[in-house]
Amino acid sequence: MADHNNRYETIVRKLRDHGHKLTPQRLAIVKILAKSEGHPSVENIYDQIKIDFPTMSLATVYRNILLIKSIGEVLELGFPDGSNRYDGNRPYPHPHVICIKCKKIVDPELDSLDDMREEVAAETGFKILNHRLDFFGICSSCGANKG
Amino acid sequence: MADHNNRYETIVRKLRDHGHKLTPQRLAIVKILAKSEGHPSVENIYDQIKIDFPTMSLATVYRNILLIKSIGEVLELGFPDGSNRYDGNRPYPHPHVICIKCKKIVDPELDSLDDMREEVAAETGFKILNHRLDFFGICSSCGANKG
DNA sequence: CCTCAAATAGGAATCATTTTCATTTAACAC
DNA sequence: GTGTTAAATGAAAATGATTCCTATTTGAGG
Repeated sequence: MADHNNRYETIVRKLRDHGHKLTPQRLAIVKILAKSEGHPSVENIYDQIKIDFPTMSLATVYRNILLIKSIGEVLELGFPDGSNRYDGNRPYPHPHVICIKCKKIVDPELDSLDDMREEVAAETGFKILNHRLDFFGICSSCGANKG
Repeated sequence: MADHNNRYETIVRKLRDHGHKLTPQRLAIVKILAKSEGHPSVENIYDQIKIDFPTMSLATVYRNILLIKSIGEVLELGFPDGSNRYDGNRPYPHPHVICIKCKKIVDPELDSLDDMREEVAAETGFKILNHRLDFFGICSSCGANKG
């Protein structure tokens, strides 16, 4: 997708504008976040970068993700079991569909959420700032290979 | 609410039916889960029970919550930051509204989720088994006392 | 090329949760 | 009531993802 180059440039520009150095390790992380179709985990990112930077530290991956989160350019999908997945293409809240077998994460198209947000705000008196919607299930390929 | 006694009885019966012992510590945990209006954390539960059982171990709280989860009688709301909250009154998936200041958790009334579930299933080919919907914001009392 | 604040690597620290294991106890039979 | 036994408990150690620490390295501007 051509959008991925745009995402890469957008994130790099924003990092520069905020006065952050563009280290090779940092750019490699941005590249993975921007280009990945899937929703990589920290370990995924770490393993991919280790190919080119064998001395890369896990701490560097964590620090950079934190930084990129702080400038609003990556969406963190943290799960209670400790697994974290990242979306550098759509860094704003949106629904996800997660296969509990193969851990694949898909972005469905849904737009009725905005109405729901207003409904909730009106009913509870909260000022809603954010949300998170995940559906869990079995994807079609995992459903096909049942034992 | 009268429902709380029913919840307590339901959970205790289910524990017995599954062949689990009814220890005083276990029953105390069930009572808190069944009676709490809020959504207590493990620490909340631990602190409450310590009043009556000073030797109570945190591990026992964790073990029993795990057990009660396994028989489907408590809903665990785990958060990526490691905080966990429990709902023993409605142990099935339902939306939550969470105040990011005081950490209060409220159950809004929403019913358009079922449609969404079917829409997602049709679009992605997933067999949807479960979901999680959280809205994050500022509750009315926290919004009123702003600095 | 110099300078220096920022970034990195690697290992130690953290902290919620789980596991281990010796001791206690609920449940059941008699 | 007493005995038996598997399950449950308490306390401490283990776990594991993430963060912190510190000495060393490096990007970027002059």
